[in-house]
Amino acid sequence: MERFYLTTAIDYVNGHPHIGHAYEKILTDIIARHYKKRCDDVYFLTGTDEHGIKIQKTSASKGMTPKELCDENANAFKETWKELEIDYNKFIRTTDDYHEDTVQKIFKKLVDNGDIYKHSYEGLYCNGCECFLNQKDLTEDGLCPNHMTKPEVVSEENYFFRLTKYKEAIIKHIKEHPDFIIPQFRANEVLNQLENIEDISVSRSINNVSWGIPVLDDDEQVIYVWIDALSNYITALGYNPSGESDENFKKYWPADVQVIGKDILKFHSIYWLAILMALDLPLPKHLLAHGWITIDEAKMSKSLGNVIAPVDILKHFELENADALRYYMASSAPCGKDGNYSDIDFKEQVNAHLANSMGNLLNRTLSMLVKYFDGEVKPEFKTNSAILNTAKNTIDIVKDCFDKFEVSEAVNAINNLVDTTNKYVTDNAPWTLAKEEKMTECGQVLTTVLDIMCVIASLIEPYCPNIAKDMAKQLSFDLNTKYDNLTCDNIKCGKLISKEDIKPVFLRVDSELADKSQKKK
RNA sequence: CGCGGGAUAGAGCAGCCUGGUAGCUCGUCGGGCUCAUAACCCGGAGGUCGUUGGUUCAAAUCCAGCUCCCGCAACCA
Repeated sequence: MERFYLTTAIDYVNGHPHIGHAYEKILTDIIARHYKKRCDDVYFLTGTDEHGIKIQKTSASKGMTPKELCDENANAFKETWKELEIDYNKFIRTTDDYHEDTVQKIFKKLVDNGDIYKHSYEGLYCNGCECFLNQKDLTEDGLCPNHMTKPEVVSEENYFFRLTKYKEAIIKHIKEHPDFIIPQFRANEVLNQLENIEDISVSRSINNVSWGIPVLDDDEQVIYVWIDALSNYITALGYNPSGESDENFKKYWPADVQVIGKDILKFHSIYWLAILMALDLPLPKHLLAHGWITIDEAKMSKSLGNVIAPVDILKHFELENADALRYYMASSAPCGKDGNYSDIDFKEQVNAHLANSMGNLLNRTLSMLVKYFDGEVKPEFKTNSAILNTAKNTIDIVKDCFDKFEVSEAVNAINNLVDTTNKYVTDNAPWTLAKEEKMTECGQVLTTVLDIMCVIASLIEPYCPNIAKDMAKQLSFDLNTKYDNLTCDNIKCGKLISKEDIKPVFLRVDSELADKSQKKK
């Protein structure tokens, strides 16, 4: 595997980032960090979607220009991703000049190819909503439910994209590539939706929507979201529809995986594929449709007032970094299913796994090494204990999970290794061996555990980069080791650590120790 | 009859495709250990697997009906 390109959906900047936005970025960042340990060249794209009537209206109501609102909110997204250590390569904004320019060219190319045509249609238009309404949206009396006014019959001319032309090709592609849509059960949903598709409107009258990319050679129309937003995945790489594309595009497209929410699967599996087919470009290898994060089992919504910003969770638990939140988000929902967030569950999960099991395992082992051997690993301590095979197998299991983008399933495999290793320590009781003066055996047990801890640090790194770094430091282990080169022979002989350098890598949330460490600051 | 997902111990989930005495994590209770971050290890309690019926020697698992939750369809990540 030479290169790996992955993208998130771009977020609509009508508001500030919340935990749902964060979930997708964390998931994608973990996949990116995992693959950085498997290939040399990973490119991770994220960004913001900034055009459209909602931005236009929101900014107007705040007395700002649309661009000012976009700048403010795009910044809020960027700052949150920084807090969460989302290590993207590029952040695209659909208001970026190069993007707008390329989108216009893409649109023109599709017009020239005959994939986009002009078509007028009649609809019920509500002046209050400033948009067309469907018959079934109306009240029994035929009024707009928001404004209680009668919508006018308005005839508008828009550009339409020939989606129906690609229907059969899309069906064929989905059926022939069962791992294209992940999780697989969603593929049926898409195949059903495909039955009823029609050509889609891809422009808006500039009288209704002014905040958008103008159609070239037509000052009456602006480009609507489909072509504007979806094409970010290729414009960011320097795709050029009418000439030579940039090196990045040639190198990275098609994407290995595009991570999206289940709500926009239809647009990516149908509209986006059709656009790519129309441009005669290769298709992404996988679409990963993740589920929602609910809050205390309820859907997050503004009306319920339960929208949580990721940064607030870090503040609430006085966490120094996002490791615990990243871990929790990534492990709480199985691949593609909905996950839930609750404060209590968060605390229990990270305490149990990151502090009690994993962190404490490293801590107890290093403490014994210092206590019994002054922190020195002697050559005769290195062995081929059977448990090392379990660790080696775990590396393969985790890789298999990531091949299927099963991010939470991979966590289970890592936790199993931690549990097995904790049990190994208890079963072999190095403290008893020390008392019986079986010092070589004692050192062998400890060294075996430390060798495994290096594997654990490496495997947990995509989820918890800071914890992994602290672990690696205390183990003198090189975290940049690629998974293909990762063995169970990691600890070097000689003095490994002194007592004062042993530090807990993750303190229990709400514990007395965590309180003390906070007060020190 | 619009489409799809789901209903399994206090919580979250796996198992269902390829029927064979119900499993994992967390919590809880009891015991052990003492190296460690009140941690770790062992054991227990707790489920008529949503409901009704069918197929079968045998159903959480296959089939049919029903109930309830959720999502999409309709600019909420």
